[in-house]
Amino acid sequence: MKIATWNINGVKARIDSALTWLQEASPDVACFQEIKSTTEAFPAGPFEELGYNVAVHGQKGFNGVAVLSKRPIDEVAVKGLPGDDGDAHARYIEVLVPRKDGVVRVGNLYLPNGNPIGTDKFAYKLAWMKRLETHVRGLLEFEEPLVLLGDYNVIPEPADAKNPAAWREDALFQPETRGAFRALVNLGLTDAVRACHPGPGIYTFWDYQAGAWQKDHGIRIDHVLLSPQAADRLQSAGIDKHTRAWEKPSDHVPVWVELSE
DNA sequence: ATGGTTGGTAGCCAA
Repeated sequence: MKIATWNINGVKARIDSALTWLQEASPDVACFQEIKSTTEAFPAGPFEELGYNVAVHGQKGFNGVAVLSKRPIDEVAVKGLPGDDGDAHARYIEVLVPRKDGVVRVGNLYLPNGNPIGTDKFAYKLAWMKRLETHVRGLLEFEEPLVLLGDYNVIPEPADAKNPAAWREDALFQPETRGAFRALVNLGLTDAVRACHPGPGIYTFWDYQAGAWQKDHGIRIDHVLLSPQAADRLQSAGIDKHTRAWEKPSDHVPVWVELSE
């Protein structure tokens, strides 16, 4: 089964692109971030017409995540990252989807950007990553296929940026950020795109500004992490780079994995 | 070092 993630940067602005991509890529499960829509205002109808079931955790104006699944969504297990009742940001939704002889758990996340460094935004990012680690630690005890994917807003290694020096002062590339990501992976998760494409030069984001796309000044910040039971089923992973050249593109492109049943 | 662009919203904020 094919499971994908895409930060679409506004569902209203990207509805046509999202529908076009769903038709050509045909993922079984598609996870969107930055829908920038309330749950009520999310345009589920056009996606349902393509055969998708829809689960949304939205918010007015910013953030917001949604899961689309061709298979029935057995359960929406979590809306909002656990660990801080005072955090109202809509950045996490977790669902259970059926597969042969069991389920796959899909955690769709939009990790805080954290810029600028040295502010409460950066502290929020690091605290959010700690909460994520705690939550995932619990999920791994289920010993089931878990796909934890989305916009991590983390550049894991220098090879994940065309020009690493340009990100030196950026929250996405701070030692603390990279360390928190490593701690998460070191719980026993597999970075699917890294596993399938070990070389440099694979990017998932190109800024709208300063001709980043034209110069291929990209970074790899959207990731698909797999539990051991999911990694055992990993067949392939990839990035739909061509969507960045579309008219009115998102600044991110879709990332996907193919898992055997 | 700086400035550059987009989306959502309604005056700038977030990215």
